[in-house]
Amino acid sequence: MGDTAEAITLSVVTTEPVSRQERKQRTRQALLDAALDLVAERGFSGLSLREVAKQAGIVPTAFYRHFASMDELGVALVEESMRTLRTMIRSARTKPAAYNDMIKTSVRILREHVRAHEDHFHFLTRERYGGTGPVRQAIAFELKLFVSELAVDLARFDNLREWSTEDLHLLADLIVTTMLTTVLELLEAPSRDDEIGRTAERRLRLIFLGVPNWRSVP
Amino acid sequence: MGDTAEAITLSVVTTEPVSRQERKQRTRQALLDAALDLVAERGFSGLSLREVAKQAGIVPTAFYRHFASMDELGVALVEESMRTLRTMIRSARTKPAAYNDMIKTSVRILREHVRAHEDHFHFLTRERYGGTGPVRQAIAFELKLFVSELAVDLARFDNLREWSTEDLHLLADLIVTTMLTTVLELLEAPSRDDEIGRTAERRLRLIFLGVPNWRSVP
DNA sequence: AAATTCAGTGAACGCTTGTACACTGAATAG
DNA sequence: CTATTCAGTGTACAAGCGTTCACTGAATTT
Repeated sequence: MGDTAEAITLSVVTTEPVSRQERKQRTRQALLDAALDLVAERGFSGLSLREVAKQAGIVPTAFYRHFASMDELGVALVEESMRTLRTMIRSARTKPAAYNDMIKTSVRILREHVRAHEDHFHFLTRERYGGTGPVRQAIAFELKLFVSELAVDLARFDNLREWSTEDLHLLADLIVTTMLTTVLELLEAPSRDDEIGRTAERRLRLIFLGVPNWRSVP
Repeated sequence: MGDTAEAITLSVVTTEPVSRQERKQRTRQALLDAALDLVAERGFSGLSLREVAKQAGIVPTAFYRHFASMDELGVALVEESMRTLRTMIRSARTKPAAYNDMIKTSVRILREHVRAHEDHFHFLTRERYGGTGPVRQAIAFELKLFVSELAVDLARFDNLREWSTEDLHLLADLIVTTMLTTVLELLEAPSRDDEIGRTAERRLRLIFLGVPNWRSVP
């Protein structure tokens, strides 16, 4: 297996007339998609400019019309993936959920979004620590922002109204870490979604059990 | 920078007479050390057999006298690193600590061991998700064992004496994940050990706060 | 003392890699 | 209608890769 389906990314040919910049952006997206495809099996650092170009259906040198280096493409991939993550959190935010039901709802939304965008989540969780240089930094940066956003969200809950920013951040961090662990489990076990989801609920439940008794100490 | 110090790993020359197998094992260790050195900056998958051999002070082809492939070396590296991790947990176990003081003690031990074996922890945390194939699987396997061991340890605590195996596993998993997150933070921030340590303590404290109220639900 | 083992050597191989360069030809601008 | 722009092409090159093979020479066995 390996050299059967190539350049499939662009092969959904649209015969309509398109402007030049539109076509360019389409190729750019093909490059991103190609990289996302390949990254799943071999890690971002283990993939070459040439094969990404080939998979996208262009010649290696044309790659440079879109990115100065693979690292630059990687950062673009981080941004794209983080957009997916934010979409998810927005989805969770708009659902008006009771306090206890909230955990169940959140985990369900997580499961749905992970399944709908496996490659994005795969990329993020895999390269979060494994990646090198710019990609890893970009993820760290974005994830830090993300935790801060979640902390603000948490502040709205009755039980947490009086918590300090620092404590909220701690809680948000713990939640995000737990969520990302769950994401990894979901991606690794193809079919045990239910069980993993229940474990995730229990983990979060344990964390939130401590909340009423929390007393911030210097 | 980069090509100044090469083959340093073997350069601590011991002029004593040594048996052949002893010398072989010494070279093997040089290969492991070399890989561990290089893996810090570029990730294991971005590491070539040739440069590892060069760093170890041998010719590329001699590599095969010790490992059949880089993957095999990687698995050996996992075993070596896990040995360090187990040493740490044994260290934590033998310290007879009060329930609340236990968190402080554990975090202190964690900090000490991480600093003393930065490269092992770096390797483990980085390749846990980022790695490819055999290395990642080996880490996953060993870490699963490790969690189970911790669960057994936890069972000895008064507050947890009546917990089911499943619940203990959940708690152990949460602790390990939190610990590994802390390890990553320690490795990334060169000098903020104290602050990171305190955050780690708070995280664990929040988790354990939930323990008394935990009620296992199907 | 002679024979054997085997960790380490060094040249050679066929490939893939990133990148430089001069190019083509359709979409755009004048 | 002509001139310009520029995404994508094709060739070329030096460097690095994993692996092969026949080899050396000191430690070990006989």
